[in-house]
Amino acid sequence: MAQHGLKSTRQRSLIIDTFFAVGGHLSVEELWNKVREQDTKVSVATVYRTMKLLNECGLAHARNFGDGQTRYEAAAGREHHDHLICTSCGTIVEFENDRIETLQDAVARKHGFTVTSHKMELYGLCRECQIRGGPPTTEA
Amino acid sequence: MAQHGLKSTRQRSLIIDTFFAVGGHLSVEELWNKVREQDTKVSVATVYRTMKLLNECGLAHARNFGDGQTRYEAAAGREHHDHLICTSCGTIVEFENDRIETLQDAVARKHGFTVTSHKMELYGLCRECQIRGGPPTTEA
DNA sequence: GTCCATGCAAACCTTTTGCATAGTA
DNA sequence: TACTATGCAAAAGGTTTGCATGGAC
Repeated sequence: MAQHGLKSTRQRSLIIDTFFAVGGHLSVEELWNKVREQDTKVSVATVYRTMKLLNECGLAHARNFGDGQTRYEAAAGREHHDHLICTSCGTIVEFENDRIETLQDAVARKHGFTVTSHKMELYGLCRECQIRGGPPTTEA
Repeated sequence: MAQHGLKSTRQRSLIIDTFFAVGGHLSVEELWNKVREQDTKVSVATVYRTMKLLNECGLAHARNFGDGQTRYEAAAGREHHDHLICTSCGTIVEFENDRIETLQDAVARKHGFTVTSHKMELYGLCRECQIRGGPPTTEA
């Protein structure tokens, strides 16, 4: 896991390892909290800086699900995919669909665009929230 | 254009009229600048508050194209649509495609989701930027 | 030893909010 | 009059940055 050309420091390694170990779609604050379980002294600035680097070298993707903070997800060796987001409990499900991608390209071409990337998010209720009629209760 | 049940004030009318007159995908600051051409004294806070109201009563939609600020677009009587965004010159083209929407619903269903809304943005180069190899020059 | 990364705190930017004042119905 | 909207300026929330110090090679 050292194929990224970043200079290695204790904090960076910790941040990067934690990021890939935890997985999912982490906000900087969430990641920072995880990191501090191992080393209380790491500053948020370093987490921001490290994730920005990881994003720039393509190992992480920055996402914006509209809650006002940037979330990062691991990118290495993964297919492109999009997201289903439950507006009740926050669950995020990844999916990919080639037919949609094909149609997107066609639409773009029709408008004279060459698409380099895209973002598609479907918001709604996940199965559980439809059944229980709301987000999971914290008690019980 | 007074069918929205908002109390009418000089500032609100000006903001709302300007918003619909200018059209497009306006950031609060852009809208504020336009508004101040008519009335220098209007505060940003009022623009923020008005646009939030317009959004809540469904007359405007808040969008987030990743440049760190919320943009609003007129919603009244318009079909749902998605966006093509030129990463070079910032041009935004709207489009709609029923086949994609249908596939989105199918994907969601497969994952047990009921979709209430979605967001799809295609990023790339518009025809002009492909031709000229970059954003329009400011001179000439 | 050189140069880059880190920590800290201040700065930034967009958006929100408290409060006294002004305006609307 | 009663109640809401406005302006201002301060506060908030997320993110970035300047600078002196510490660590990697």
